[in-house]
Amino acid sequence: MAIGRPSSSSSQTPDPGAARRTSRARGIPEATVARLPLYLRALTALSERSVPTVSSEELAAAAGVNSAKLRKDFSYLGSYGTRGVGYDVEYLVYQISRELGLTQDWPVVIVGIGNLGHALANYGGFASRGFRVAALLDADPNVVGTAAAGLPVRHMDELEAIVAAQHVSIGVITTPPGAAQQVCDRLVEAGVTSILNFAPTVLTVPDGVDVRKVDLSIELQILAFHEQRKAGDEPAAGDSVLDRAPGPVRAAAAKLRRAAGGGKAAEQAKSAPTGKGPEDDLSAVMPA
Amino acid sequence: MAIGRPSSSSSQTPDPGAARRTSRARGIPEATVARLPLYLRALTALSERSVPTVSSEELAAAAGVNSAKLRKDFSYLGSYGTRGVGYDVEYLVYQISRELGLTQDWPVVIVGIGNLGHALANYGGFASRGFRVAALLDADPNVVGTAAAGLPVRHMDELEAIVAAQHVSIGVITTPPGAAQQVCDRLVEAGVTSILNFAPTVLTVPDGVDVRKVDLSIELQILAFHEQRKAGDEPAAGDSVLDRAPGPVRAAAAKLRRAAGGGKAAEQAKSAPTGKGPEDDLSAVMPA
DNA sequence: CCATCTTTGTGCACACGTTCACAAACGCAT
DNA sequence: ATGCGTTTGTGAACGTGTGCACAAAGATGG
Repeated sequence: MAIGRPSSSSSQTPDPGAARRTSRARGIPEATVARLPLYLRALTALSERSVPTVSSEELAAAAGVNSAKLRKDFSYLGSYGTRGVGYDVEYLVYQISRELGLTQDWPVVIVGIGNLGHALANYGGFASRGFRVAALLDADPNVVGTAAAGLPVRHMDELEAIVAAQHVSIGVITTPPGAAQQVCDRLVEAGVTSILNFAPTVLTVPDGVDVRKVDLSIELQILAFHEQRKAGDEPAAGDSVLDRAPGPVRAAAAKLRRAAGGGKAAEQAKSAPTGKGPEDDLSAVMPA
Repeated sequence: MAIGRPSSSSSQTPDPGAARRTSRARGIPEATVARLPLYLRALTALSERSVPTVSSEELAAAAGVNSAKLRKDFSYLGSYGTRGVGYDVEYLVYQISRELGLTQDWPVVIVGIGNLGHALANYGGFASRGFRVAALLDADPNVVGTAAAGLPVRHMDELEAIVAAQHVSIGVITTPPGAAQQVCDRLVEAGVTSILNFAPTVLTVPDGVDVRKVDLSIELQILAFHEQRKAGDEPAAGDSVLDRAPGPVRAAAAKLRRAAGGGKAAEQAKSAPTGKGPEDDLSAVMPA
């Protein structure tokens, strides 16, 4: 089985209109942009094995997509294939890299050096694609001064200077959720215009700033949903015949629920997981 | 500015048909499922502040979506609101939790205890939503026996026994990409039917197994794309007037490229990033 | 009981994304 | 040159997702 939508955990502000205006300016659909990195990865693997050309069918298989989709995606970039032959691997690697902006150097700051920050600092995938960790930052004095991935952790107060000096335009937030918005504001103020947010919080940013979100727990919840379906479970026994009934019956039920302060169903929900506050999600991970 | 599609980094097999068959079985669109965790997070926050009811407008703002979309999403679950009033927070928390399958306990194994594995093991967001780390596993003898997040790291060989004993149906892969498929096969063999993959690899799984993918570097690449656009850069100078030209001109250009083994463009691409192999992405992160 | 105000639930139109299917383009052998 | 097999590039059909805008439903006050 394969779960649906090729997409799901990122881009916190779902405004396709805005996206369209931005990226379709020269015509590349957002969905295509999201797949380009996949193709690029598959292509680089082929390139290392010195494969000279590849057909849309083969490449699609390697990238885990359908070949028609791949061809259409490439058609937005231009006509880079040769009919009867396929695509020149090296050439395509270059074209996609260029389109994604990976032929230039992108300095990146990572804010919040807990376990996740560490993992990202060490993440080879960054360095190998034009991204360079300009600095690791944290607010916790106990963390500042330690080293991660060969780089010293510096104090948040240096942020503005670092961003200015190295022309950093991309920031990664791996702080606890409570600190995220504050850090975000400061990044934006300092001049960062693209933010990758790992904290489970909705960030508010001014126009002109892009935010993408990666939420570790959302993915797991989506899996749980499908897993539940597989088990054949109707979502649960529940008290819910009323809920699907139309008309006055439902109204009465709603009234009852409110009167009872949520009813027994709600209490059941409250006691179900650990009693811990769910918005503290990352606090265990990030010291600062 | 807000980047488009609310979605983008997960679900490695983009087969909406299959997804539809699975989740629309009782009518909930995949896009809606992906947003339910967002609503749930916002609602739990309200619940902690003891807010009794919330309007679609308020909740939508808190979750970072449009209110019409939110109402439509909820309408797939049933009619849980009260006109003129809004939604009962506690009741909605329960309904969404139930729909997502979070009212039951989901034991999870994490395979590959490097930095990322550590981060996930410590991730409060798991435990607080019905997920329980059943075991941490690694193949590296140096890692086995150490502790992470209060749990001992056990050897891969115990996998089958653990999965069977604790009825684990969800596995998380945080190994280097080279080991991912092998680990995946073993998880599936042991009985795991949902996999969350952090390794930058396309996993092949039999029917009936769900895979979702979280790719840290893809998100960054998408940001770079938009950042490049903001800079007003046409993707690069390039050699590319030919590429958009139709007809025989293009054909000739393609021929030339192939003859030259990729041409100067390709070499430029090859030397652009660090010379490191891109599929080793996670090797620095994960010891095993 | 009626009038008024608020907010939900949803029909509808449109935009976006995916897939099919096929003609045009190319390499290659004869 | 010509014909054959292969593979691209894309027009068109379809399905999904989004957002508007409004009627229906309930709350509230007189």
